[in-house]
Amino acid sequence: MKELHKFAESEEMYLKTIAEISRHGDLVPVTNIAEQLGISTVSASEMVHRLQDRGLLEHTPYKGVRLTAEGRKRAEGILRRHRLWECFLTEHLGLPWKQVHDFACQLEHVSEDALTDALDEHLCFPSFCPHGNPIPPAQGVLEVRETTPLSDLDVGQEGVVLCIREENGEILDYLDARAVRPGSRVRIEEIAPYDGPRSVLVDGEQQVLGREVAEHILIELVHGNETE
Amino acid sequence: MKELHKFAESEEMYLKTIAEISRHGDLVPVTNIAEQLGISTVSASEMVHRLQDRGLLEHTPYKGVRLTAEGRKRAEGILRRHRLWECFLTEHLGLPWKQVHDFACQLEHVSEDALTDALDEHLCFPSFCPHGNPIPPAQGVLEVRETTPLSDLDVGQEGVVLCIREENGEILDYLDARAVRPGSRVRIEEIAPYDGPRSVLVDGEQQVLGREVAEHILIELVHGNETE
DNA sequence: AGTTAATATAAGGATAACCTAATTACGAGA
DNA sequence: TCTCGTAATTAGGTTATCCTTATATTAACT
Repeated sequence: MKELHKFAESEEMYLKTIAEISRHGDLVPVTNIAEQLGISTVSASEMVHRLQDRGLLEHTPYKGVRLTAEGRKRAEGILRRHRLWECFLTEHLGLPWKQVHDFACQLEHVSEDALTDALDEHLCFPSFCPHGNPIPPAQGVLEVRETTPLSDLDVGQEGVVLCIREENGEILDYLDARAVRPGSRVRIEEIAPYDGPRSVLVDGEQQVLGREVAEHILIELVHGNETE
Repeated sequence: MKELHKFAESEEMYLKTIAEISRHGDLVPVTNIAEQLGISTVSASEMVHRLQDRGLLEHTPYKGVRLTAEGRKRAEGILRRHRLWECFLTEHLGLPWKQVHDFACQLEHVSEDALTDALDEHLCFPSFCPHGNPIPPAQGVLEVRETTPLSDLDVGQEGVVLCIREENGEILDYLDARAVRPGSRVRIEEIAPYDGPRSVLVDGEQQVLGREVAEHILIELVHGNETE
């Protein structure tokens, strides 16, 4: 009822987007940000300047953007809220994955600390969201995990699904229906010619996954047997 | 991640505010809306025109504003979301009343139907929010209850608390600490001179409540015994 | 009927985010 | 070294929502 104004929801979107693109702290081209947010590069550039003025990121012209410590902290706060809501929406409300992401995208902007922390407790302090992404802690730094896209594996290699890149939405229910979720054991059985669809053993069940889909499945390699 | 734009959060605030002020479908002066939202009457007036153009309300100059059927439907949708979230925040997250309202104020704008309905189910379809306000049904009309402010009762009269007007926030924890909540049985024992503090029997316990506070407690009269 | 207080409108601005089109700066490879 | 595509910036607009400061209405009360 109180404040009618928006703080900086779009500001949050920028920070979150940058954090998501630069998985390992590398420079993020402004173009990518614009693309990801679906806005013009001019607008993105404008906002990048504003964020730089506020000390949330550093822009190296013609190179890209990097979050400052402060910016990263803010971004992780948003990711934390997003992923906690995702847990809630899946586990407690039983909503389908596809919707969960979109709803969480909105909820992430309206959760103050007290609410977020209460939610965290209510969920028994989960470490990962339903897609397998780690949930940043209330304070402290987010651990970075080494991941490999399933599409990079060769025949015979195997691993455990760590997370699903969530950009799409459609893909989540698709994969869920094929038992591909965080924790699933996968093993490449065959790769069709021209880098085509993979035959994959998912927790013992045979599945076929296209290359594009496989790119969105991030796994942790487990004692690969390259000679198969 | 998708839409960076705001739909019409402020539009929703107007509709909700109007619905809350006009408890019984009477005309709401534009001044009151502006006051409640903390904006100038000019701005409120502008927006009233816009909402009228969209068929959400009707404005009778120098009299006030009344929601159309469509407008009321929209407003009740917002109230529904708000109050469902309040239930969740109190019952499941255990947050104090004071915070609950403010958080719900933000959450109410980001709950699409699928989310709201899932939440409703998760809460086992509650009929009232923690403050005692009725939760509008997914479709259909909100029942209107006849209420009397506790401040209007005379010595000897008694009733049951239906709801607490929630404008303030501070007041909620104050009253909760004195066992004044929806469902409590109250009976006026004494009214100090100059329309002063009331001595009230609340579920058998003696409490003293100032007149201003008593105005915020809405009750349903029960076989009043006017002769004490 | 006439004054006054409340209400409405008009005029002119501010701000945050977006846009397109045109121009300028850079840097990597022929 | 020069050229050319990518990146950045400049200039000029749009929209939604708010503002203040007038000025014009109207309702309501003496």
